Amino acid sequence: MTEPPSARRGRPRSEAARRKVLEAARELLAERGLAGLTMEGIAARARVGKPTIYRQWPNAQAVAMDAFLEAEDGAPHVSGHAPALSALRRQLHGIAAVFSSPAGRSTAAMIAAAQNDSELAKVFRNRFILRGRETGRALLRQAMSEGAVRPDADLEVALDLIYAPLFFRLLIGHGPLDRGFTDALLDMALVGVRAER
Amino acid sequence: MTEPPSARRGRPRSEAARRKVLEAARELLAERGLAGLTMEGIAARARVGKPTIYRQWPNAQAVAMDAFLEAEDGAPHVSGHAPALSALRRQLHGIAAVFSSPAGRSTAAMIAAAQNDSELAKVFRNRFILRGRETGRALLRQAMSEGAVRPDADLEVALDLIYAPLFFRLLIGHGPLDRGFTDALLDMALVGVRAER
Amino acid sequence: MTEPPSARRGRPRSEAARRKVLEAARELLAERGLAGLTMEGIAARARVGKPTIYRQWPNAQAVAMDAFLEAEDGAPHVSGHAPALSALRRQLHGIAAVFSSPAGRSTAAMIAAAQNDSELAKVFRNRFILRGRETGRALLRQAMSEGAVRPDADLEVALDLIYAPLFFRLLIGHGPLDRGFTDALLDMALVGVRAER
Amino acid sequence: MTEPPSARRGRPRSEAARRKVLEAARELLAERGLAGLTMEGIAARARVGKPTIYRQWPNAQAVAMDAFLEAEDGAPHVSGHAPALSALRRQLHGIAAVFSSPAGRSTAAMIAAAQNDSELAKVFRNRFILRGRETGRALLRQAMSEGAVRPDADLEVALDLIYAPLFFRLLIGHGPLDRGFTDALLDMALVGVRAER
DNA sequence: CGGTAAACGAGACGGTACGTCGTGTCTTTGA
DNA sequence: TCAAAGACACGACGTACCGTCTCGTTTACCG
Repeated sequence: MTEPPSARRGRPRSEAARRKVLEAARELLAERGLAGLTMEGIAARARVGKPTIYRQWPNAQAVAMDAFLEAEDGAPHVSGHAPALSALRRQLHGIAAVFSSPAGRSTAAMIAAAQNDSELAKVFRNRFILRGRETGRALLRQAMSEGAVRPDADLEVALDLIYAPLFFRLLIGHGPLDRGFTDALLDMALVGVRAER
Repeated sequence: MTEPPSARRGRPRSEAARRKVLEAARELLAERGLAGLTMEGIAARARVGKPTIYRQWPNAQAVAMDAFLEAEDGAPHVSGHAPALSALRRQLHGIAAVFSSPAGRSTAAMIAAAQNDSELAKVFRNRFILRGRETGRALLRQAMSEGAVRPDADLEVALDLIYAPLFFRLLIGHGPLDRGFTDALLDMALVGVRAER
Repeated sequence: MTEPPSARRGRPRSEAARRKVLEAARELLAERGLAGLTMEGIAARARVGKPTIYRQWPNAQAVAMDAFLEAEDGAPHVSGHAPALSALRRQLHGIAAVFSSPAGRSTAAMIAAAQNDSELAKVFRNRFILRGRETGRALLRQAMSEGAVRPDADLEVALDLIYAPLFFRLLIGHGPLDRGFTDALLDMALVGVRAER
Repeated sequence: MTEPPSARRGRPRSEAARRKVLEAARELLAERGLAGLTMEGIAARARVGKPTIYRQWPNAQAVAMDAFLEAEDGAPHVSGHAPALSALRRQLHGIAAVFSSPAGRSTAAMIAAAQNDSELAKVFRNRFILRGRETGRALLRQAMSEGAVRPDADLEVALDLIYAPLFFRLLIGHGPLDRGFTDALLDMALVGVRAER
């Protein structure tokens, strides 16, 4: 049983409050960025007391992370019955598009936030990165069974090879994050850099 | 002439103060991390007035960036007359080693700091990332002329393919950053993921 | 009604904090004088946050004024059933004694502070000067009814004639502020400077 | 001998700088009051280096005092061959007029400044108060010889009786400082408060 | 008349205090 | 009995001045 023995007494926690907080956090993140996000600001915007927020999140970045992940969960995921490599390419195009949009800044901000807080890092890794890698891993495995990927390839390394450059350009901003780059990246990951023998 | 005609007037800035500030920043960064780095802390540790710091840097993260880059400039660089691919492998091993050490946390912290400050991002990109890429680009070019790399390879994409996964693992921490990974990564980047025809 | 319908919400202001602040201010005033009184010093001594002080007072001099006035309110006041002129003389002796003691420096400091801040000036005038004048005015009125003071005398002018020289000597320090001066002053105020006809 | 044997060597102090500083101080005093007067502000306004000011004055209030006294010395003094009491009355009218003008605020500010600095107090007393009292004392002495003032009157007390109320009203602001008050004050000081026998 | 010592302007220095903001905790009233 | 409001102790922020210290540049005197 998860129910407390005496039912729960007093005023129950407001689900509405949780929603208001996350909504306010999303707005403030969009308006002022992660650095401009404060507990006071969230409380004021959400018309909620600060202790109500502290009861559920330890700090403003944790609220931001929740808001980010909740928005992310609602995003559409690739699926279908196309050849795996086509699906993979489409997925990469999607990621590049998101990373080039304002949402990309949020992703970068979350990665940045995770550098100072191991708990946040764990949550971000599990609910954002690993979830995405699972999709990618499934696609690669399917491509392998279709004979399009070498059967001895180490998928974990392959996943880094394919996805990391997108994150790298997002975070460093040293080059474009467009279709051209994405295609060139995938092609090169497939055939390798080495000269033909 | 863009030179001011009468040179600069007034008491010149103290090089000693600059050194004390950066030294203090380095110590505090090592002790407490970027989040625990404050202008007041730096000033107190360096025995320097706060305005002296603000005269040269706009905020604590900018001090940290300067301290980081100055330390980085002193680091040894790869060189030698070995075959280019061997040199590249050695360089990647070195990067992986640094990223696995406490210095790696600093690098991650700088990338995080750059996400909130475009000026910082520019400095970091130019003085850290691009400098490293230049080395890598030279190696790849040499490998190309040695016939070890396909002559039509897009070096910019190849650089991302090879370096990005190291940064990705540093920032996300989803897998090891050891010799095994580095070797597997370079090998896969060279031969590609695609199944043999 | 100008009353808010739901009284005031939130945590009420702490009376303990107010007391601690005024007590600390009094100590620091005694130790270092008005010029050495700072908001930071008060906050540290009172173990109170600076915003707690700023919530109630706009600056250190306002705190000092409150501390001064609160101490003053506790001081004994002249009273009794003696002839009014005797009571007046006793009151003047008391003032001269206070002005010659360290408390006199505080009074002078408050007058000085009031010169730069009209709000402070108003409070000081109403709660210190006018209160004292009321006592004096009552005494003079009583003396008038006793036939000891001319019935057509302008009491406001008479009050200045009698009290101002004490303040003047306090502030300028050009002469003693003792019983001899006080008596001579009152006598001369009573009989006037003019030669007999 | 305390005199240096070879007179003073090097570049002599600039009289122009002294004038510029005092002029700037006067302007800033008029614009922003004593509280808003800073060494930096004076230096900037006078186009003079800060050390040039510190070489001649210990702090901003000392500059202000010098500026005030220098302006005061230039003011016209009462004189003439009228009956002493008429001259005295005219002098009091003049003081009341000055005290009611912006220049009065400066006088009040100087008295305030003198409360925190005994050196300043001494200078102000000697060069402003005592000088004025000398004039008053001379007038009273003359009135005495004319038979208009009692020959046994203590002039020091009489001076306080007559002048102090003007300063008092200047500093406290509890009543008007006009001709009416001045006349009533002098009349009452002459005939006294006491009822006729 | 050429050195030289001191004052000059400018402005950076190590500091202190300012007044504000945000933190995370607490204590009220109101629902 | 929990939520909102908001005060609390704390501490960092970035700024303004303080009074002192170099700088390179005049400027008058003295040898």
